[in-house]
Amino acid sequence: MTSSLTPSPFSEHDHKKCVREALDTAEHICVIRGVQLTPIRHKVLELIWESHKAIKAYDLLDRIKPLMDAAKPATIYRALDFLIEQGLIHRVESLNAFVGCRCSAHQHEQLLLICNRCHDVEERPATKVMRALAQEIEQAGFIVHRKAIEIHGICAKCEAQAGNPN
Amino acid sequence: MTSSLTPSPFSEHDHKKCVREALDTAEHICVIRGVQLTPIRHKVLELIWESHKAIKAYDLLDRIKPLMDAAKPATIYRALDFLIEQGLIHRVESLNAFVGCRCSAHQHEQLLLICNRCHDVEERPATKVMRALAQEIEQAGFIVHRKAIEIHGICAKCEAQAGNPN
DNA sequence: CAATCATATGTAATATTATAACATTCTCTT
DNA sequence: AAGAGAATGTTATAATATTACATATGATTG
Repeated sequence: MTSSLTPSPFSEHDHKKCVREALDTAEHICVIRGVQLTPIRHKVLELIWESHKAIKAYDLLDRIKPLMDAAKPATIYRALDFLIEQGLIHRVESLNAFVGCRCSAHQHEQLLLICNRCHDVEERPATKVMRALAQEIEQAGFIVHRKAIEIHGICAKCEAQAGNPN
Repeated sequence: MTSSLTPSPFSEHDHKKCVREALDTAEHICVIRGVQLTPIRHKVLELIWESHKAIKAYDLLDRIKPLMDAAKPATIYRALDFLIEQGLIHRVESLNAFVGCRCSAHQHEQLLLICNRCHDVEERPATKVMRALAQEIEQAGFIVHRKAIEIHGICAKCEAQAGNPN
C-alpha cells in the first residue's frame, strides 16, 4: 500500500522503524561516549529524521518553536553542531541542509545521492569509490580531515516514475 | 627562489603564466561558444585566479569595488553564475567560495583537495575515482546532474613544512 | 555545605551569503 | 529608428550562520 504521491527511494520502507532505529542507535552511542543527547538535541535529531530529505536550519527552527518558545537560531545550530560532531547527521554542503546519518557506528563518510526531484538523500558506503579515493589522496600526499561527496541528480524511483507515470 | 612564507602546493610554479593560460583559455572558450566574457566577468575571473585559494563572493566584491564603484552583490553573483555555467570556475560548496578551474575544455567535474592550512585548492581529475563513482551511481540507478567531491585536510606542502619547519 | 567548574541553554545582536524585482543601458538586427 | 535580447544598475530583502554575554544546571570537591 505505498502511495506514489511522494516518490522516494525510501517510499517502500517502514519509516517509523527507520526513525526508531536511528534514535535508538543515537541514544546508545551517546551513552557509550558519555555525551549528552539532551532533550533539545534529541528533538532536533527526531525532526531531521522525519524524512530522508535534507532539512534547513531555519525550517528546523520553525518546527521546534511551537514546542520550545525560547528556540533561537543558536539553539538549532548548537544542536546541529553536536549531532555532526557525533556523526549522527550529515551536513549536506551543497544544500546548506542536514540529513540523518544511518552509518553512525560505522564509517561516517559516505557518498550522498541527492535527488533533485523528490529531494531524498541516500547514503551509500561505496567502498570501491572510497578505496580509489584513498589511493588518489595518498598519491597526492594529502592528509584527509573530512570528505564531502555529493551527487545531485534523479533517483531511480523518480526516474522510473518519469518514464512510467501512472 | 621560492619563498616558504606562503606554503602552497603551487608555490613552485609560475603563477603569472598560470593565470595567463587560464584567461586565454577562458577567452577562447567563450569565443567558440559565442558567449560574452564581458569586462565584469573577465575581471571577476581574473580576481579569482589571483591565487589558488577559494575566494568568497563578498571578498570579490570588496576587491572589485575600487575599480567599479557601481558593483553590488548582484554584480558579483551574476558574474559567478556565468563563470560556473561555462565551467570556468568551481563553486566550493563546503566553503561557499569560488576557485578557478583548469579543466575548462575537458571534464569539469573533478575532485577538489582543500588545504585547511594554506587554503589552496587543488583539482584532480582522479579518473579511477570517477570511474568507480560512475559505477556506483549506475548501480544505484541514479542519473547524475552534478558532482561535488571536496576533500578537506592538509596538503603535501604544508605537511612537509610541519614535519620539517626550516 | 559552599565553592568551583564544566556543560548546556537563553537571549540579543549582528555578520555573512544570496536572491528577487524592476529599471536602465547596450548591442545587434531588421 | 524600432524592437529584441542580453547584460548591468539599483534597491531591498531573504536566508544562513556566528558572536558574545548572561543564566542555569549538575557534578566534583575543598
